[in-house]
Amino acid sequence: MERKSLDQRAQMTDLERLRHSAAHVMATAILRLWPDAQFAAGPPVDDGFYYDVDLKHRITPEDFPAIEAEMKKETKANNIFEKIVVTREQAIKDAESGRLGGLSERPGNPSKFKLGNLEKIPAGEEITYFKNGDFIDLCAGPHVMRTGNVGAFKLTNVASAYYLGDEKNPQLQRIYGTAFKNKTQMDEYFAMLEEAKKRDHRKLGAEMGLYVMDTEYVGPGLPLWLPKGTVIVEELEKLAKETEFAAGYVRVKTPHLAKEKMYKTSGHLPYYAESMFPPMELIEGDEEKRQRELDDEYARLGKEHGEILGLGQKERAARLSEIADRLKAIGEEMGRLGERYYLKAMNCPHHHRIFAAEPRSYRDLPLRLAEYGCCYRYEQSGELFGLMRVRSLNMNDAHIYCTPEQFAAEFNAVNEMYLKYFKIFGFEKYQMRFSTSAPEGLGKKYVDEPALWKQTEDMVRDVLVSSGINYVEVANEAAFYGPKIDVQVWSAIGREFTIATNQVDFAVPKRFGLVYKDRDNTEKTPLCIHRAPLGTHERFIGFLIEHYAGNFPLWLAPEQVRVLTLGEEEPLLNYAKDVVNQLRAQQVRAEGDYGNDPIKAKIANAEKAKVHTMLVIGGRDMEAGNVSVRLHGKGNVGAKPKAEMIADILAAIRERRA
RNA sequence: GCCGGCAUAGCUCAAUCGGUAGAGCAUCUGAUUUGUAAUCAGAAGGUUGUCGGUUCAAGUCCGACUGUCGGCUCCA
Repeated sequence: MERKSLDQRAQMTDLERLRHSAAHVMATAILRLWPDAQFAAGPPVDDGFYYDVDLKHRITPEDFPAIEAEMKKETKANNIFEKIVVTREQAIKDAESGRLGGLSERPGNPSKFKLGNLEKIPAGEEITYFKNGDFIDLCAGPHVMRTGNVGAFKLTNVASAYYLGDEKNPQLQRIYGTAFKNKTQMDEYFAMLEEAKKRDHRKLGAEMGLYVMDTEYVGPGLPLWLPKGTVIVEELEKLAKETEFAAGYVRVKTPHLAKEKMYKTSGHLPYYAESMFPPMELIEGDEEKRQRELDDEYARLGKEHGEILGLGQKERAARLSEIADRLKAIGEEMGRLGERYYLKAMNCPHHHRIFAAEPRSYRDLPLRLAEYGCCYRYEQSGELFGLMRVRSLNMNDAHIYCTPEQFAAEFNAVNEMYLKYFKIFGFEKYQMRFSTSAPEGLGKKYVDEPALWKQTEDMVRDVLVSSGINYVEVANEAAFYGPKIDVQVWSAIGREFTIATNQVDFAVPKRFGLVYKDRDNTEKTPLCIHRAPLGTHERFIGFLIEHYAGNFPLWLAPEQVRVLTLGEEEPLLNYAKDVVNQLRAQQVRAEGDYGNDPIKAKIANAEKAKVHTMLVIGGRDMEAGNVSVRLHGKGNVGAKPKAEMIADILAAIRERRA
């Protein structure tokens, strides 16, 4: 984790100070129970705080009451958070004696993480301790005045975390808690959390019968869309197809797999092989062994090639062409041995090949190829998360090939498409994040094209500024092939996700040798915009479930209308069935509940299923040519002539009313 | 992938110290004929995630695996 700057610290809110102080109080408590505990970092986070601790005893939630009791003693004591300025020499001495992050000196148990933290404090910056009671911690603050200011707290969770967030470092125990000024606020927070849990798409998705994960027969992270979920999938596709058609896109369809050569050309192999499903091999016997040898050599040379390019070593150009020749020869030999097919992890290479399928003129650009393409990514098992992070994903994908002159207008049009969608769905809490490169990453993390980076980043920034979109700029987060804009949203339980993305690519079309013939009769490489405003069905619908808490607007609702009858007389049933048939004839998803349950039970069932519109039909409705309308969550809204109600429903669906 | 928790009927959950696996909802059958959130009765539903171990005896204790949950790492 990055160290907070002094500026950032000065800007900490009162609640953050309080929670940071709560972390010190917790450390104090843990030390009273386990004096040899070593602490690393203990910052405030969005909904509380944590402290990373290295301790032989494995802390479990069963230990929480004891820790909380000690914390209570510390807040009752109402000790002052005393700031102490020390010299670096003194701090190192105290860390070595085990005094830092301790209640006393601990011979033979130096404050190893605090020593590490000390090293990260730049020379010249003031080194400070904060002391409450016997507990002294290396800390830049700020804190509340006294431990008693931490009015209400609760430990919530224990997890593990790598020291400094690096996989290679030892794992520490991360104890999470939350703290508030008083108990009332804390109670409100936990009540809100309970509400949020009810919105969790995994819970609602199962209850509403939208999707299942058949981990036994299909596999983890491979959702099966049930009929009701498929309705939402198809409504979203309809929206995308209409919107994209109007915006001048053309649709394509591509297979779910491709030969190895595709991903060697795109640059995804061998470097990203581990996030792809292993290949299907159409190779036999001895040839397989030879294939492995060639693989190894290919990987080795590929790496060397990348290094030479990255370092910009012009003097090694001869070696480069040697490598290129050898790579070509390997490719040819592999072709003779047999083939390997990979499931696609992205659609761009297939689209690039469609671009390459015909000679292109500047007159053909911009060419906007759209596809709801199904991709497969072998996400790490620990990363799978309901619909939000899966291994098979249907992307609202499109690639726009354009000239540099066309770029600004195209990029802007894509952004406007985002905003149009977000308005339809009523998204309010989202963040547009503009990710740029960093000079030190050129040739390593990013393709080594400083001029193109500057050019495209300026173009994107200009579009953002001139269109007045609210965004934040993050350096050193770009894709390896160009700058991008991600749209971040937060799930019901507060996890952050990229819901949509808009990326510039000035590198991969070149690798595929894509060109168009320009006005001046020269061949030029097009710019490519990758965009997915509706992200993937999986993540987008996962998010929509939580956004609407399962109460979808009429146009998206899996079951739009349910007709509930009062009584079983033949004429009444005919009248009710006629309403359902008229609606279905107009493509409205209407069902009938003609059974003999009491109306209260039928209503309870329909409400529980979150049916958008319920039409109650009894004898008096039939006689008047009416239907009695009840809206999910809103209750009875009264009787209406049948024809009028049907017209209303059709209009609301057509307009995709919220 | 790493650390830890969890896994009982379709769902939500019980089952005392290791001693014959139960309930509500949903499902099915029958009765009930109803005006805005649940009519009554009966039936059916299980190799307690899988495999192995300890024991006279395992849902319960131990181990491995799989899945899942919470984090970490990762996310072109």
